[in-house]
Amino acid sequence: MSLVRPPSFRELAERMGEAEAVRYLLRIGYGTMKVVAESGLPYHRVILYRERVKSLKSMEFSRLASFYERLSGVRSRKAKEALISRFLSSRVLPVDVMVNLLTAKPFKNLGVGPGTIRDSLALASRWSPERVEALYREYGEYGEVAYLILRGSSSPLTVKEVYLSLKLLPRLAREDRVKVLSSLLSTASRIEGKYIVRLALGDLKLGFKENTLLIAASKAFNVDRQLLENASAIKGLAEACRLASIGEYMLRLVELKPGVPFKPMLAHLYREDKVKFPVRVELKYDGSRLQIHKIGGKVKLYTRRLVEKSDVLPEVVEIARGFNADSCIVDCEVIAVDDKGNPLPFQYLLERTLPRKYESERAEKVRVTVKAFDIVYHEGRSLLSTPLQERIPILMSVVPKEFLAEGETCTTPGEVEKYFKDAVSRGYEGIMVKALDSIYEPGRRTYTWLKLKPLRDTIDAVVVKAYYGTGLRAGYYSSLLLAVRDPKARKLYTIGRVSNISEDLMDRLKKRFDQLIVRRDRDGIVLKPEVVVEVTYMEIQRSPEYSSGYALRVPKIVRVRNDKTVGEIDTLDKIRELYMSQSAVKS
DNA sequence: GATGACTGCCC
DNA sequence: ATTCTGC
DNA sequence: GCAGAATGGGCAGTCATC
Repeated sequence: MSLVRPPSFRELAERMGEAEAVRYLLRIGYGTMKVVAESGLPYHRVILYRERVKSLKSMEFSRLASFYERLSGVRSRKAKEALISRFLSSRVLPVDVMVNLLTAKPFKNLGVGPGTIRDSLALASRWSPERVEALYREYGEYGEVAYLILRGSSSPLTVKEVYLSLKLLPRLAREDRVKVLSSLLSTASRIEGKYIVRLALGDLKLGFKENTLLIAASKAFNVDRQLLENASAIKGLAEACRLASIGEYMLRLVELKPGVPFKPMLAHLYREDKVKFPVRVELKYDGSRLQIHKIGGKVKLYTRRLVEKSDVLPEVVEIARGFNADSCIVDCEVIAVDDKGNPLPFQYLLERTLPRKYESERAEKVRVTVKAFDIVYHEGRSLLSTPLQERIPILMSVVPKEFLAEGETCTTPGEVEKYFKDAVSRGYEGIMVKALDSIYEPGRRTYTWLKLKPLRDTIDAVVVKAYYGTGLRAGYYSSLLLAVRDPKARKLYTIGRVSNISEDLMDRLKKRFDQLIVRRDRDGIVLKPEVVVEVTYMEIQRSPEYSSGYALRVPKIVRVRNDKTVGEIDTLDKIRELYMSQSAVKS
């Protein structure tokens, strides 16, 4: 046996290429970290090679990053459209990849959030996580933080390298996610780092979203916008754009098909001047949107965000099996009910619709049923362009009555008003008002569907804390913690936070807050309880999060009560009463 | 084994 | 989910 | 009026840590 100096990584890489050299070392028993040390390659690249990625050659990531910079630099949407359109026409990358790189959509479920980014930036910059987080609070956005604290390297990253590294993250343990991200960030220039962070968080902050991209693509490929929009709702934007780049005829071939989820149509808030009679009015149920697809004996269920729920809601699958059609797509609301079939509060429903797997115990505790209100596909035929008045009879012939949303036709404002009052008095969330001649437009929010909700009671509460905002509102207050009083205990109890406060109002409030600061902590200022606001809400929920034991669902400020003092705000007892009166109506 | 941070997804 | 804001 | 940005409550599930 002779002692031979083992070949260096350089020698190996020259002989068999970087990827093979890495895999060779792994094969002969080197650990990942040892390969990193031996090869001098960044961690993420070793991981990619380990995962059998052959080549990382593609466009330089720095070019993409400067394109992002140009996009975020121009203000007007028209200008953004033009830039995007030119980018798409250039075909420097496959069209669907370009679209994905502009929406960041494929990077939305990486298991990466602010916490992971904070730790990755800390590791890459050798700052402490606390200091990184402090910068985040100051600047409001982690992309900017990356730009500030990364030292910047000039070793060339490719688009493919970044893309694949990010897509790899969900399969790694959290610790390794941080290592891969930090490796990318250490290899990147500061500008690149900014966009790697934003891609990983699934939000590029370029000042445009899917709709602008869609318009740009329709120009770039010279296709009809409606056609592209339709195809996008069914196939997703990236695929629709790829088809558009082949030719408009490809878009015409895209049709609704049971088993393939599409983005549901949405409603605007009710506005009197938007009502076009005759209308169909329906009860609005407080549940979750659910799309039921039936293809022979097979049933598929999808949520509003197209998450498949077929395995989690077997009762609904059973209900769909009973539909009087071989193939259909039915749009409905899934709601939680007690054992007598009476609606339960929304909170209970979450225990059934959020889990990813079925558990019979939960199913027994919270039962569900559906209320169907539309049908968009029936026995091999798409009903998208069939008017609502013709869809309703088909729906009624397919779905048994107990699973149909209650509704009727109205021809005058008076009838709508009456229907609404009745629905509210029966404890429903409100009503839907839909133009009878409206077609079903997937993925769009249109004024042909309107939702009308009652004004709820209001509560006078006191502001006990103001929280710092993020993004554009970094360094300013953005939401307020509210409390009610208990006269017996002479104490205040928190009931939730409100946001959506206009700059104007916040400016005025800030002047008063500045006089009332008790102390500052990391996420805001604690206040002497003096400022009284009147808030409304959609519902009062039980909550372990707030000291009152209750929380407001969808709270909003009605007005500031300068005429009231803390001693005059509403009491915990009143909250309890309001809560009880809600549940009484429901059961 | 309990607890808490973090993420994703319902509204 | 809602609300505010710039275009 | 549209599109975008920023914000609310709450539950499940995963993973790290105590």
